[in-house]
Amino acid sequence: MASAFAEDQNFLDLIGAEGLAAIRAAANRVRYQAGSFVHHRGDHRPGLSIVLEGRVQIGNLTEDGAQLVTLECGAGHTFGEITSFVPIARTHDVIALEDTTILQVSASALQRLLQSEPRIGSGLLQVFAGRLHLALEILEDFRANAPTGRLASALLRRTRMVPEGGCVQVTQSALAYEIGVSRVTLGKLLKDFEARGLLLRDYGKLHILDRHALERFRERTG
Amino acid sequence: MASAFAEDQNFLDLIGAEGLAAIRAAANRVRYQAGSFVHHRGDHRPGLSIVLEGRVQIGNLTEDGAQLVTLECGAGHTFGEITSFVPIARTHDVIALEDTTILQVSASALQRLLQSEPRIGSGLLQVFAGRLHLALEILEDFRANAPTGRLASALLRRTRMVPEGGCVQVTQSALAYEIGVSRVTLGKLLKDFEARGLLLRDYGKLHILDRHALERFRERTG
DNA sequence: GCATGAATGCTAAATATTTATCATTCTGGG
DNA sequence: CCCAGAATGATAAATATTTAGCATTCATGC
Repeated sequence: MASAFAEDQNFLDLIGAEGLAAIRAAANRVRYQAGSFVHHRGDHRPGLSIVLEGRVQIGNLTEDGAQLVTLECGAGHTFGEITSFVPIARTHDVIALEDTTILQVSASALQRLLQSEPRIGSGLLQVFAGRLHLALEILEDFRANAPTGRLASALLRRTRMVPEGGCVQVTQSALAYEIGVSRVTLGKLLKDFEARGLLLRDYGKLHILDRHALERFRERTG
Repeated sequence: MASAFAEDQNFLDLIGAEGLAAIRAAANRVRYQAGSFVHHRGDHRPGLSIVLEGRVQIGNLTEDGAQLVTLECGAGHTFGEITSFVPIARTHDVIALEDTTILQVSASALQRLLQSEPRIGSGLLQVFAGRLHLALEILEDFRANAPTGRLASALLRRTRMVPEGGCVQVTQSALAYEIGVSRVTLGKLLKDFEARGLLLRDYGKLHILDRHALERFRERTG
């Protein structure tokens, strides 16, 4: 359910029942078992995918086999939109994390849908706008902030998405990749944050204790 | 004219004469003198802006007065789209670099236009898709590449946009900010690239000599 | 309930990067 | 044509980060 794109609008909520009905009529409904590939990097079959049930992971493998996860998408969210509008191959592998049901809309079917059902274009514009805004925010972090500030930003983004009591589920390796540092550096930063009472380290997760203080670290690199 | 967004679709080309006519009818045409502000960071007047003539710079000032330019937009390009779809304040200052004419479309006017003239929504989707693709590509650079690789990427992006004979107009300060390193580090990287025959350093610009070799640096961090 | 792979915590040496300066070169405006 | 501001080239010292290990803890499947 957790999506790395915080202000990500939930596409299915945006288009309403009518929109969904129109899409169902034009899309293929496909089931994927946990662990199977939905897309492979380099594929040339443009189209929009919508998660109906389950969860997928969008990312790539390094040549030494490590997973670099860019994003996770849960029910109602979309992925692959970009390939429907820009002539490029798939840039990421997409893997089902659970048994997952997906609506696959080909680029050509999407073009027809955009004309017949205006809510779909409108919903996609909102999805794009939210994602672009988030991507630019993160880019700004990389350009202007030191690792400390980037970590604070990343933690705040993740707590924003998972409002439940400040527990962020993420491994240190994944978080290190997210902010562009090594695991060792991330470990030092987390230790320092813990010493300041901002969070508690735990196995496979972090307990955020003081969001307000994190905000301060984000602004001016600490 | 140079846009930091390479595969940026030119919005006016995408919507055609009819689309432009519809927008003109719903928009305010405003002239800005070179150096004047089109938007201020923090403004709350959502809307889409389209450059008809001239050029604007999108960026922010640091507290010590340095310009951090994120993007430049020339004729036919849009900016501020995001604020029309996500309820946020302006995140950047926008300054006219030359005498510039801009069509300002308020968020509400844009909503009406999207319903009456389908080409506009379609064009915006393409603009969003292109920008999101580019933003994600750059983000990937920051996460997975060392400064050397990021520099190669940035140079290739810039040569892609300005195909004229491999001369990239950019100051070292701006390029350093773009790839997230200090000017000193950028200087060292450029010196090294020059020693390898990839480029020539010049005042306010770089002459790219070997794009193919740059490609290799981009892939696996050199 | 145990074995095993995953995740974490830590360290030291090797690299890389930033900060702070300063001199020099270049360009455009007056 | 000259001057002032901008841009570049360079250096050393101070920091930060990565790489490469290794030991320990945790969680899950069998």
